[in-house]
Amino acid sequence: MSKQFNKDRFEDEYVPLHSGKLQDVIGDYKACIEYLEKSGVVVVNPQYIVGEQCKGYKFTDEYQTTAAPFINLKQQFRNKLKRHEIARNGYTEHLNYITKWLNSDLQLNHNLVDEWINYNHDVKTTFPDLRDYNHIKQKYKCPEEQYKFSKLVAQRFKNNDFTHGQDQNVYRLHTNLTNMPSMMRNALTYKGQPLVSIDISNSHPYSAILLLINSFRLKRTNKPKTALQIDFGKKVQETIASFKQENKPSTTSQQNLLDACTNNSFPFKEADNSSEIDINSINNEDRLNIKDIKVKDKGSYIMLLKQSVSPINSEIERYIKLVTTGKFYEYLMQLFTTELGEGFNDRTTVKIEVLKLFFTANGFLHQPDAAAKKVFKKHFPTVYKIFSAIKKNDKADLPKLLQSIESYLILDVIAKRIARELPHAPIFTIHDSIATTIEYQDAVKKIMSEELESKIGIAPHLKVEYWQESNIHKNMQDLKNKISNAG
DNA sequence: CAAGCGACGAGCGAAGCTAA
DNA sequence: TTAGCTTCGCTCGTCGCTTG
Repeated sequence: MSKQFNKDRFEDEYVPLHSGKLQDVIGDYKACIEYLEKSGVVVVNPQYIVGEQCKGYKFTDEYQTTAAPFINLKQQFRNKLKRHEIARNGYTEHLNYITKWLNSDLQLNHNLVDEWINYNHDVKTTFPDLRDYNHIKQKYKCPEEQYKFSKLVAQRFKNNDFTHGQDQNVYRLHTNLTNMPSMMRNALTYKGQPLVSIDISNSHPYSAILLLINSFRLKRTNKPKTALQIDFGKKVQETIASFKQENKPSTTSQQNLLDACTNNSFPFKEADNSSEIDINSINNEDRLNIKDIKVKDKGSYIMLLKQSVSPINSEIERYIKLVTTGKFYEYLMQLFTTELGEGFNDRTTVKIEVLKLFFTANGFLHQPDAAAKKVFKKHFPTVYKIFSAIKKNDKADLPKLLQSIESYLILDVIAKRIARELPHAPIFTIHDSIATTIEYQDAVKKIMSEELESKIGIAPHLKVEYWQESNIHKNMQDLKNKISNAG
């Protein structure tokens, strides 16, 4: 039964269709299926298990041909299909300059992808030790499920079934590319051209720089013409307000709050290595104002930190340097290894620890699992203090803030400028990265670097990744080597 | 006037996956 | 840890209709 999706049987396999979903689209679907079956168009596999498996369908040999488009649809049915499409795609009209590139020119090498999917499935079912691991659930991933998921993603490309929606919480744009297994992206081409993606190295720690120097520089400039209400500035303000209220619970009017938010930034208080930094320091009047930072001058940023406040800034300066040179993980790996031992001498472990650092509640600090977080706190006390202040009321505030910043910069600032200046450059955003064709690689990279420097204050480290089929072959070869090594 | 029924949509929880 | 996505099976309430 685990071989339900075995590749040998795939050719003549029944396609499972959930009756409830069919019913959503066609009311009396049962009559339709019966008709199709009687006319010899489809064959139904009537076997289904309540609560587990739905009925399967396939075309008869005679009708197993290429699809022809429908033309004579009733208007009502057409409207209904349209409603379904809108429900799937959400409000993305205002992001048309990105979503328009999701079209039939974006092609997937299906032969190669199928080979990769099948090979992975076979290897990982035969050799359980080679399965992928889910660190959060602390268990191995199920090859059967991964197979199904990958097949689905590929099938949607085959059908040119492109969907896109912007989530209303952190404003990320979800497309066929964002939830595609990253290895499969190597088989993508646009009009036959290979693609290249430009990623912001450690993007969460990078966008957090904004919070370390000033939370309020970002403002939405485009008017909310569409039904989508994006108020990025408000998001930031609400979060800041949530921990400001503690100090001034009495009469903080909305306007005062707004003024405070637009004028103030986080303070740089002198670090006290023995005691906690007081939460009141957030409201310290002696603070650095973003207006004082001359972002035009590339060299001035670090300088300014040194000038304006005390030795403590060396800590924030160190953080910023590490993040913007792409050395953050390497540094932490070394730090954790020195303080905690060899268990942290591994990049993925460090990555997970960084995720914990950013996203866990403040209470998560004294148990053994939080050892690395504690080390970070010791070496970056001010950075830690600011993060924990934001997480004080709700630990989700920091990730929300950072992801909102990310989305805003990528979608509204960078992609928009690319669309304006390079109207023929195909672009595909994947949360913290932008993919384009080789032709536009340098120009896109330049725009990303410039815009990020202008908005955050310092340019990030940008990582260039070529999507090429050889990566998939290499991945399969690596698996082969692992098998032969294991014996 | 209720009761019943099919259609249908919303919403839930569970599983899987992705990104960070 | 966070934020999403899909799929499936399920419950529940509403609507419009028919039936008793």
